Amino acid sequence: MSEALSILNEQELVDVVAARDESTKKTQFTIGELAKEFDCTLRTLRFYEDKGLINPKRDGLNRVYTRRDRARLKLVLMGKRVGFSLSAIRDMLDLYDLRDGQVTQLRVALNKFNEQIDVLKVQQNDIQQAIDELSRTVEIVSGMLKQKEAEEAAEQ
Amino acid sequence: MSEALSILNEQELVDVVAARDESTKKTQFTIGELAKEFDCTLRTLRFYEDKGLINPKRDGLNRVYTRRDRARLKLVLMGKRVGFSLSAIRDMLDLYDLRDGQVTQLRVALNKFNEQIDVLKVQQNDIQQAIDELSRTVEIVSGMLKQKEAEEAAEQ
DNA sequence: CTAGACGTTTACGCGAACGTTAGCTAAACA
DNA sequence: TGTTTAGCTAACGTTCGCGTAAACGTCTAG
Repeated sequence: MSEALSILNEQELVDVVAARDESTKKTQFTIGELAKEFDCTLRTLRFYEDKGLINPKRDGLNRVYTRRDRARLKLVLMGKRVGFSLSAIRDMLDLYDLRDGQVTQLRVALNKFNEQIDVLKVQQNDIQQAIDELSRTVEIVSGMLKQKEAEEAAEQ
Repeated sequence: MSEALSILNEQELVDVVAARDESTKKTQFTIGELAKEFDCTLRTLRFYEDKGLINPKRDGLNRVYTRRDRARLKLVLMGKRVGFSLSAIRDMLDLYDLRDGQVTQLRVALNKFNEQIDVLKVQQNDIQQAIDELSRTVEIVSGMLKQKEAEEAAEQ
């Protein structure tokens, strides 16, 4: 019945953010490959694994990353760029893995995104106030400086 | 000779930023009074002392803060607001204490202020990019959501 | 045979800015 | 007499996102 639809439904959040990346046909990645591709260190990738953000399989001891791991990593990095903490990102990924109702997941994600936008706007405000306060101070100090320089010149 | 002038010169950076505060005629303050006035904890004031930002005298064991300490505290808090680290603030205060040529000090301070303004502007940019990226994602996810909701409605 | 590339684990360090007990005075009020 | 109130020192704990060894395994090229 809705088989075709459910296949279409397989467009997931990962694909959205990761922009359905077809830049490579590879299905397996080593830790070094991913580190190079996404410009992070091996330590970082291991750390993310330790924090439960990614779950590469093993070939013996060596980590083997699937396309899915790669997509998740992309999400993690995008999350970092927009100011989410790693634990917040993990929460979202975990939720995402529940796969109950996709719709619910999307709603939750949407809420978090909008909340984060608000957080960022508050930060922008704070920074703007800091800039304003600093600018005022610069004005005053500049004035003092000119006066002092004039005084010094007069003394000579 | 320039006695009168040097007295006028006693307008210091502390006074500039602290806006030559005459809100009280008191000359002595306890740690609790300052904590209440500036809305910080005792621990914070002791911590700042430990870091060399303030140097209250002692009456026995108890700390006694002068108007100068109070002004410095005000500088510290303003420095924090505008994004300076405590160590950067301490450097400026130390420099200020050197009292060699006031003019040099003012120039240095002015430079640091302007540099910090630049830093803040960069941060604003970063945040704006994060907001943009998030907003784009919100758009996409919203679209997905609408489509999914439509599909769900159609299945019923 | 050996050097180099690539990988592994365990685990301490850091930097910023305090929070948080814990245990002790000393004055002041009832 | 007891109990708030205000203060003290000393020192460990916290959060974040990794950096940085240390010490070791494994495979390939020359």
